[in-house]
Order: sequence, then structure tokens, then C-alpha cells
Amino acid sequence: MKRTDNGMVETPVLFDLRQTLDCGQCFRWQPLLEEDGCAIWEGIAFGSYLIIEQHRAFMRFHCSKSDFDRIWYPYFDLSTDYRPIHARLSKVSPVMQDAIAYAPGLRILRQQPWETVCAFIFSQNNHIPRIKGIIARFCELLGQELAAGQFCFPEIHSLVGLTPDALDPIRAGFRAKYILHAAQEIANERVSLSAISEGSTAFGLAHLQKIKGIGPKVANCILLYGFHKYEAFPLDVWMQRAMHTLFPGKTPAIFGEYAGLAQQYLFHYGRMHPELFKQ
DNA sequence: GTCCAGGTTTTTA
DNA sequence: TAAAAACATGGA
Repeated sequence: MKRTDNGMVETPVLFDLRQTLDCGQCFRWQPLLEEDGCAIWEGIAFGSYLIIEQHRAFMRFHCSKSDFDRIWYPYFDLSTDYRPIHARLSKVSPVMQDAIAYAPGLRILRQQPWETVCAFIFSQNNHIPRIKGIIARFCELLGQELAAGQFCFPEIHSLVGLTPDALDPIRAGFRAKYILHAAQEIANERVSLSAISEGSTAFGLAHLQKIKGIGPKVANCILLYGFHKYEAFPLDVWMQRAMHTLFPGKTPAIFGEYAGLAQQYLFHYGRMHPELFKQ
């Protein structure tokens, strides 16, 4: 990426902050400013805090060169060229083309697996605004404090041995016990995140569902957002409606190896156009 | 006050 | 085995 004199870099092809950070794949980013052609967001991932700006064709990552290379370049999936993927998916149907055109700058983040395990356990039977609240309280309760009010995502070991009432302050409801179970199973190596990383999508699906509170939908979310398995296809209530309305009788297989991305464009498009999916 | 949420587990028939 | 209820909580 080319840098200008004032520290700005050229915006990578097909990258939009709001589309990427507000599409339901992550829960810890907040807009500081959203105007036409200008966006500033802040967030924490991999134990680092970032402010990131986008001014149309230019961006500024407020971080060191080494943090950019080590954390943010992979996190925002900047090594992937989305153009051929869009071209491939657009051939599936005009609707798919519309969904991509609605948010062409949406990228699938490479989040930390453990964070996605927790985030999508919290997501079950829950609203997105409330999921964000639970995760924020979770980080404040058990995460390392980077700066005043800025907390890292809690480490697995900080949960081991806790009883569910220790999580009462985060008000996660029945999901608290699932989080503790997940931490235990990973800590005692009955569930191996590295094996999932190296294994197939099918293996990951089966392996993750050993954890209580993880069913097919949550497992697919974790594989797509935490392990970058592009074929993982989370089928939630929105996507069931979308598939039923737009692709009656079809399965995710029609989207091929990039089904997960197809899902993300359709999910975002559908969430912003609920009128399209009324039965 | 009611409804329902990026589901999954437990109970019931 | 399949369908229904329960699960905790609070944003809309």
C-alpha cells in the first residue's frame, strides 16, 4: 500500500469501513464519525486499540507500521482481492449481483477464533444491540485494561474455574454457562482451535458443536468470521427468509466455495431492506 | 406491557 | 424421533 506524506494510504480496492464493521460479523467497533465520504471508527482486536479513518480513496490507520503489518493488514483481509469473488458470485443470480452492489466494500474480517466463539454464543436468540452490550461488559469484567475504559477481549484462562454467577454482571442470561463450558473445553484440549484452523469446514462444524450452546448456525459463524472458512454458511432467521424468498428450493451449494461471502452480502442487504423478505 | 431477538437445549407427546 | 417449550434479558 502506498503512503502519502501525511500518513494516509490509498484505500484498498473494495474496502468500506461502515460496510465491513457494521454488517453483523463483529461487535466491538464503534463509529466516531460517519458522513458522506468520510468515516472514522475505533475498536480493539488482538489486544490492540485502533482508530481508522476513511476519506473516499484514502485511509489512515492510527498505528505503528509493525502493528499494521502484524495485526491490521490481515485483520481486514487486505491480502484478498475481492473482485474475482464478486465476479463469480454475481453469475449466480441478479439478486446476488444486487446484494454485492449494495455493499461492495464489505470484507470478511479475520477475527480471533476465541473471540468469535464467545461472540456468537452470546448472539443466540438475541438482538445485535444487546449482543454488543454483553460483550462490552464481558471485556470490562475480565479483559485487560489497555487504557482508561479500553479493554481487551478476555483470555481463555481468565474464565477457567469460574462459576456462572461470576458472570452475572454481564447479564448474558443462560448463555453464561455456555461461555464457561467453551473455555473449559478449549483449555483442557478436548476442543482444539488450532485443529479447527487446519482442518476442513466439515471437521470444524462437528468439532465446535461439542461445545454446549454451539449449534449449526453459531458454528458456521465461528468458522466464517474466526477461521476464514469462506464456504461456511450461517443460516439464521434472516437468511432462511432470504433463501426462501429469493432462492426457493435451492441450497447454499449454489454459491460454491464462497457461500459464506454470498451469505454475508445477502444478510446485510436483507437486514437493510426488510420489506424484500416479508412472507 | 408485549414482542421477539444473527438458536440451542430440554422437555414432552 | 419430531415438535414444542424453556431459556434470561432488555431493546424496540
